[in-house]
Amino acid sequence: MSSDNDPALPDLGTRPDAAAPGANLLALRGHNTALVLGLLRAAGEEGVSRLELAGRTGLTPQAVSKITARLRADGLAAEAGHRASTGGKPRTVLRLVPGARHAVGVHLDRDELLCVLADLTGRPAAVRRAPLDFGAGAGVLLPAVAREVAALRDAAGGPPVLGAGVACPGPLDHATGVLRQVTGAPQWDGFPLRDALAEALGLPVVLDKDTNAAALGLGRAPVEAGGTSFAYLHLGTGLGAGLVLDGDLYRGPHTGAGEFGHQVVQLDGARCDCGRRGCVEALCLAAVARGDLAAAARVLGEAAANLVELLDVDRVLLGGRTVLAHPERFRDGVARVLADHAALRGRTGTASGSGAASAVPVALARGGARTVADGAAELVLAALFR
Amino acid sequence: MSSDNDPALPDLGTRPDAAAPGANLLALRGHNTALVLGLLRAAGEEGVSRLELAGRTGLTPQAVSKITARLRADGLAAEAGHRASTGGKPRTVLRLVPGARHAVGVHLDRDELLCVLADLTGRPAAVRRAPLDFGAGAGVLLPAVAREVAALRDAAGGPPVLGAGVACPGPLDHATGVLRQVTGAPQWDGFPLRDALAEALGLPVVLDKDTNAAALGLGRAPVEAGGTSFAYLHLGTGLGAGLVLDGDLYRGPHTGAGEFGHQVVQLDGARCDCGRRGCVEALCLAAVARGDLAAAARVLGEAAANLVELLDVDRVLLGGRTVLAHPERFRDGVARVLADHAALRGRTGTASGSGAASAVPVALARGGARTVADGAAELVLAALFR
DNA sequence: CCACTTTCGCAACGCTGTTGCCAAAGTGCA
DNA sequence: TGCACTTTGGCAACAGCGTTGCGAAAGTGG
Repeated sequence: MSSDNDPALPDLGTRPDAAAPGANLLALRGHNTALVLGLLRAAGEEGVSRLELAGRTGLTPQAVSKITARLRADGLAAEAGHRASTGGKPRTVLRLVPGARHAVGVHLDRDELLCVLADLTGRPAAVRRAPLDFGAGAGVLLPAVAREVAALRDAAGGPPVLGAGVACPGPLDHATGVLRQVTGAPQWDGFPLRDALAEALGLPVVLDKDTNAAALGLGRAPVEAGGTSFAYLHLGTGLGAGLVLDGDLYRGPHTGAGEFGHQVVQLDGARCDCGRRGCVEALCLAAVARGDLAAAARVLGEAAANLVELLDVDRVLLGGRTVLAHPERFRDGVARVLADHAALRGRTGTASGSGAASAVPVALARGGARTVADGAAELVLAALFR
Repeated sequence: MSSDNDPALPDLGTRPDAAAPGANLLALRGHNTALVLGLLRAAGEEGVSRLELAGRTGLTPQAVSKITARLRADGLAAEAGHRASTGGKPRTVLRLVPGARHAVGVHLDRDELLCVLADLTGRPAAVRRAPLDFGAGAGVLLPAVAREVAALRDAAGGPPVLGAGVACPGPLDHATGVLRQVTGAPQWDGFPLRDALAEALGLPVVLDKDTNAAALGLGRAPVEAGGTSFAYLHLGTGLGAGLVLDGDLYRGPHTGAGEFGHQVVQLDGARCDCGRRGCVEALCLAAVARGDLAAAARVLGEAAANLVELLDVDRVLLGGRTVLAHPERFRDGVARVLADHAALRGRTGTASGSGAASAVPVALARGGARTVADGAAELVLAALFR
């Protein structure tokens, strides 16, 4: 049984990484186990029966029985009652045991440190918030994070912690966990934050951009229907995007994807801090600064329409402090632009050929100010599920 | 041995599709076989040894021996000499047998039908070109394609044909193979072109947008380094893009990705045929029409810069008739804009931390007028490799 | 009470990649 | 020339994966 090794990490087998794309039997088992776990999570409180799992995975019922037996032995899944009979033996309902493991999510914002301890469903079991001067450097930041995370773990106790997901602004390299030239904080350039935090916390750490973490967290439960595509637009002191394409977070080769703020939408427009002219971020924030929310939302909407056209995403989610200050104004303003574009396009026709011209829906990201921290925990949890 | 069944299709096992993501042993074998085939193709004339294959896949040498033995039995691979010894028994070099199978690539352009018969490396073994009025409808098109493909197969004879990849303009649904409202040819709306062609040709058919096919063909041999991301920009009578992200063609949930022409880069700019204002396509083609190639290239470059920022692509490739009329002008003009943007960005720092500000390279798509047809064949071949 | 349906686990099985071992085919030094 | 050594790569046995065949358990319906 897999629990013989390390109780913290269910034995999911060696997952093939980019360097070794060959798949062996352990990778096979890991794939199917993660798949079943993902379906269990997607099922939520309701649960799923073994036969439903078999139907959705394409595996035989017997294979599902073996896999779920392992998961139950590891404490990750449990039986939870029965469905009504359909003429024979009633199906046994299986459910994820949310509290079987925990994951830490850390949101390093420019002026605040927000930490959550999430269960396997991503729901926070505990939250801590502390002021932080991100520009003060590693000497201040590392102990602060270690202190907060320790406090979280003390408070919640119990289940093993899988690791910590850390989300922070600015350019960085997800693969190596090294920061690049963060705007307004040059001393971080080249700092190996992931490894430093891993040592400080004594946990595996995954580092990513705040927008990516948020998008990953918002993209949970797309297991059905073969994955969806959406964009999360984050408007705070800057403007960025997180892209989930075909159900997977798209980071780009150098973790540079989602630099949405400096899309030029006004050739030869007003000069932006970045040196270019007519960037969305500059136009949008200028409109906000002069109190013209309608104009700000319209500019954001036009840029969002470009993104929707280019990437064929299914929906657009909005978040970030500036948006959260006037959530409905932004949502409705962006939605109007997208609706106008869809109308111009005429009957686009969805994949199933419904034929109706339907605009891409716009919604506010759930989680509010905690969107990024929740997503950071998901950086760790995502490795378990598929 | 797998050749017992159908000699045309090497038995690669059931590949898990979106509907049944569970993986069994056949899927495992298929994955590894395709992986090895992909490396063999990437190695080209030079070939690869079994141990090199083992190193790159992460499989054991013994597993590679078993896999390559199957491939040799199917005629897909062959031994081809030896490397110099490094102190022991010299390595045996394995090579793909390009002529073992063929694939048809069909490019349905608005006024022309271009068909290629490609070998396993994607090189065309035969080419046929015929005039075509795409607007004339299925009654004209289907027999024309059938005739050309039959002539191609007669001329080349020999190896089994895996299938036909078909690339055509305008919106369509790759998953179902149905056309949507093609601009200027309303009678095609809703026509199941894939299935109709499959029946007419007696071959499996894969249907996709011309830009997607081109991008897929241009993205061959990214097997090393875990896949790359690039964009193919096609400027003809319209403007479109094909996106290869993380080594895979990105189509979007409804095959709508890559609608690059109607990116708005000039808010409240000149009205475009699509109803919006300030679309790249309108601005760019207007500049071409008045003979101002510099302005056209600059507008295209600005839009390309937006795309590079948003998707972090590694390179940009240009193609299409309008570009091919003045290839260097466009290439250099677009490259200049990207270089300017990169310079403004300062030292972006590549993933390996070289620290130098390096612009994303711009190049002309190879293949010239045949780029799309070659890519169409790749729609079929891609299923064999990984 | 019995026939039937449906769920689900045990045991045997086929196939995968892996391991242990050995022959083949070179190099390099005495 | 001969011997020790290194490296390649196939054969055979093996562990572990999902699959198949079958039977027990647990319901429904007449």
